[in-house]
Amino acid sequence: MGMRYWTRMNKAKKKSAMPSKETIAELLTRGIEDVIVREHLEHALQSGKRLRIKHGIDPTGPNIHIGRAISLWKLKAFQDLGHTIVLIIGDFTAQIGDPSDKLAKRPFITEAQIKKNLSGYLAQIGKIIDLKKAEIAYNSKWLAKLTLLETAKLAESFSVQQILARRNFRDRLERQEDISLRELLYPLMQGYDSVAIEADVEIGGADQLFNLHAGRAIQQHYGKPQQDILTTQMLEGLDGRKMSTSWGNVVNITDPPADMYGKIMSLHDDIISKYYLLCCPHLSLAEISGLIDTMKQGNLSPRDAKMRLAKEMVSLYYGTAKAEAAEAEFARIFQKKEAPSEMPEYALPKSFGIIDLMEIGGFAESKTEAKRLVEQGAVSFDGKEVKDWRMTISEADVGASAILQVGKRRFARFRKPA
RNA sequence: GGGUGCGUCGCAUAGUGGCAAUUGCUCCAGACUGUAAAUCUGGCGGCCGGACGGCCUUCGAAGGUUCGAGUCCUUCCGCACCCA
Repeated sequence: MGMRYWTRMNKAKKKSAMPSKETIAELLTRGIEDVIVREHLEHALQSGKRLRIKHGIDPTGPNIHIGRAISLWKLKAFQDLGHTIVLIIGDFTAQIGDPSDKLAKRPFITEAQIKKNLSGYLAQIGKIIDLKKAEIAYNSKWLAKLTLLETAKLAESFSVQQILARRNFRDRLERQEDISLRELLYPLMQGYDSVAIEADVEIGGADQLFNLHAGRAIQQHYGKPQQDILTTQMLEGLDGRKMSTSWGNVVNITDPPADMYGKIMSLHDDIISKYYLLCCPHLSLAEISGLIDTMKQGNLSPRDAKMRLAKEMVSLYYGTAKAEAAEAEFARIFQKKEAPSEMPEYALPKSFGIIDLMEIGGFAESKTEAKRLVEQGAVSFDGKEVKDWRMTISEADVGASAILQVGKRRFARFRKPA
């Protein structure tokens, strides 16, 4: 059976550091939605026992965004206290598809797709968690081996009523939408992971509550001690709506510094404090509440609060130097409206139309679109606005190089061949 | 297996036999500003290198009826719901 893979090597006698009451309090409240069972977990933390903290990640997309990072930072906090992080890479469950965040049925993801997503995953997670100290497990290791009989035994842990009590299943039922059996099995599989790795605690997003509960139920079903559950608060996207790739309001932790900085600057004012709390684990609560108070009193403008936030977040993932560079670049382009320091470069043709340049620079997908942009006054070349898209220019008209700008933020430099 | 309904430009929607085709969101641009926010305005199939305009390609696929078809008919594919 799958559990055998998890020897107790790491479950040694080593004790974790004895945390203060304040540390525990912050651990269990900051960015946290729910703690189950609170007293049990508090006890465990105070006992000095080294806990096995489970966290599952399904590689359903190529990137980890700052919403998912909240759980990772929480794991890091546990890791810093000496507990063992057990990361479960859901290469198996990803194929089944977590129905948690979906209102509609979820399609199968192919193995190839998962492999592709997986390739950069650990590197991303490693930005937050010390992977050398963590256990990493792929749940196909035990889930792929379950026979139909074993699966049936596993399924015995839940009644149909219990599974269907879940909110999004019930909603879909009421709307007479399709729910496949496979989707109902998902929580069981994820729960079985907890049995396989003998989790003491599981951390996940608030949307995972049902799945995490399933872990408890299934551990009990298999006669194991039940894990405690910690759910982290959900983070809204930049525009205040649910964070979703298709809305384009997501900040990925792999976004280049300048992008990350800029995206955060577009954050809605009313969720600034939430972002500080959830995305800046390195700032103390006192510091954050100080900042927010100052802002509320009108002594710190929301823009400046965001600039600080953006800088903090970029330096969290890329270091201070990169963060400062991103800030300088942002000020340069958007506040001083200058050209960025770096931009793609192309060779300048001998004689050309402005439309041609836009095509070379990839600023328009068709000539019609390029013309449209010119007509809208979005294009400037060599510092001058282009008024007529028929404009042609020859080499002699420009110096060594000239900058083509389209819109506020797209630039390219055209350089004469030497 | 029987029945009903549906497939429209990223997503979601409208569509009477005469439309490059409605509206919302996303998106792009402009103005404004404290930002790439909010708000307002404009745009959002392609080609003809101005404009008026012309031409081409689109409404699941293939045929057909018609001067003309997203709109009618046939077949096929896909999806959903109901009954079994």
